[in-house]
Amino acid sequence: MTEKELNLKTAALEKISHLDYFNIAISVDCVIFGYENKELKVLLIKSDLEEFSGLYSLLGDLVRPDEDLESASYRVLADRTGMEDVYLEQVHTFGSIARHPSGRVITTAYYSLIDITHHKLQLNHNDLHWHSVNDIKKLAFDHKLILNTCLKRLRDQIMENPVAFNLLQDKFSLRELQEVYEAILDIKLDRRNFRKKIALKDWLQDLNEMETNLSHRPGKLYALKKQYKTSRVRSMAG
Amino acid sequence: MTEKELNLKTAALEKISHLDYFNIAISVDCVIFGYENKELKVLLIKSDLEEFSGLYSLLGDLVRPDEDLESASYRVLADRTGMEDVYLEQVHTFGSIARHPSGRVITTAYYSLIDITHHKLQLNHNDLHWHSVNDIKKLAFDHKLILNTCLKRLRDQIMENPVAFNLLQDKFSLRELQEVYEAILDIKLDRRNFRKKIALKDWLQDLNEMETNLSHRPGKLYALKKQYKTSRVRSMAG
DNA sequence: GCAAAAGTGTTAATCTTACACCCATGC
DNA sequence: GCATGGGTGTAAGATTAACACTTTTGC
Repeated sequence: MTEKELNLKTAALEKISHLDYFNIAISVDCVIFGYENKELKVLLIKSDLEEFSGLYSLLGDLVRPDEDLESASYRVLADRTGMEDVYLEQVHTFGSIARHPSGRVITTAYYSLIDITHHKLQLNHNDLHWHSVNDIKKLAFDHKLILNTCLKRLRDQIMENPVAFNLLQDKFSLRELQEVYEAILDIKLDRRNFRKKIALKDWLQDLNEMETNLSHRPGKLYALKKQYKTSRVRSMAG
Repeated sequence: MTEKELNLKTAALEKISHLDYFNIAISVDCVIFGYENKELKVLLIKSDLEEFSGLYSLLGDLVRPDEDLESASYRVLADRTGMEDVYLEQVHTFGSIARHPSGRVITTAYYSLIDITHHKLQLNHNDLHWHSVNDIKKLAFDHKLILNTCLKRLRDQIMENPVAFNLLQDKFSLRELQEVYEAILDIKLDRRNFRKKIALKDWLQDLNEMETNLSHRPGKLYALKKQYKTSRVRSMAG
């Protein structure tokens, strides 16, 4: 932009000078994490592009002109999982020129945590599947980079903010919670230290209920305190 | 996107179905921090839109179809400050529908730290000025929100990563460094504890030089170790 | 000698880590 | 009674926070 172009002008006039630039599309890509069999999973779909035939990709879609970024992400999530009230957080925007073979598409990555037992997704159709994060070698586009970036963010978050709970059902034992943390961080944790740390955070409500149907001593059940439950209205304007 | 649209198709075909969506523009906005007179400053320009007449805004520009997001940010920085090798980090992307009066513009915010004494910007022209961060009440667009978001990120970063040094000249005393930290965090720090903490990080090189031209006892001068100096090649593919 | 900031160490409090035993349940 | 995990405390080490005196320089 030259100095000349910086002079005062109306929004309408500016719009005209912008027209050249309206040939970049923007998408959102959602790294949807789930948890099952003591493993952190991510929801992937077979790429629908010939260029990436055989590869999986994250769930994403172009942002519509009349929706903001978060709405687009929630839409992708709702379309794919049938879930509405989910944890969603923006992580990073990826804008390399050649990242999409169809043209210039800049994508904003979000990560989401859902209770894998609650969604109503039609996994059998449309090649939608849960994949163990640790087993993922290659993805379409730059989606492996996006996944790694989101995984790092998730790991950075879980000790500070009560977000990992979104991967579990409403009622859970401390063992189950610890196993979620271990799956996310991909390390073993000390049971006593873990329980102390969680107790200090004061995130949990003791339900005065016990696990059932176990072949060992049942543990107490807890729930995340109401004030920490994810609600769809989140921090920053998109 | 319906299920039908999810069938395998070539990139070329997909491009056609995308055309509807190429009416969103993307911009970058740079929160350029500087430091002077023990205050954290940010570089602002008088808004060139009638809608925001009298208000200041961040420095930004639309992203060109042939440049990635980081290149666009570096371009904005170079155009405005004449500086090339600066610290720049992506923070967040803001995509509310009505955030820009000229149309749908999604913006990715970067923050940058520069040595205010080194840039060669023509402050007198084009209403470009340094403003004390603490004095900023209202900005054009959603730029106050963007500024706050970047300031928070900066505050979260400085104890973990050697970035605050970018605000200072190459040689500095520990007092100057502490004053930078105090300006960023907007709190007073304990001198002994601050020096201990910085010493532990092992970021600094003792230059065996002293301050000069002071009306009190001069302090030793230090420089950031070479391996921590900002180079333009940065982490993630933008 | 006075003003201004440099330089420096100890103690208490907090947090983190490592580690082991008895208990309740299902089989 | 045995296998499995539940539940719990303590001690050592590391980190953080609070705090004061002597030294060097310019004037």
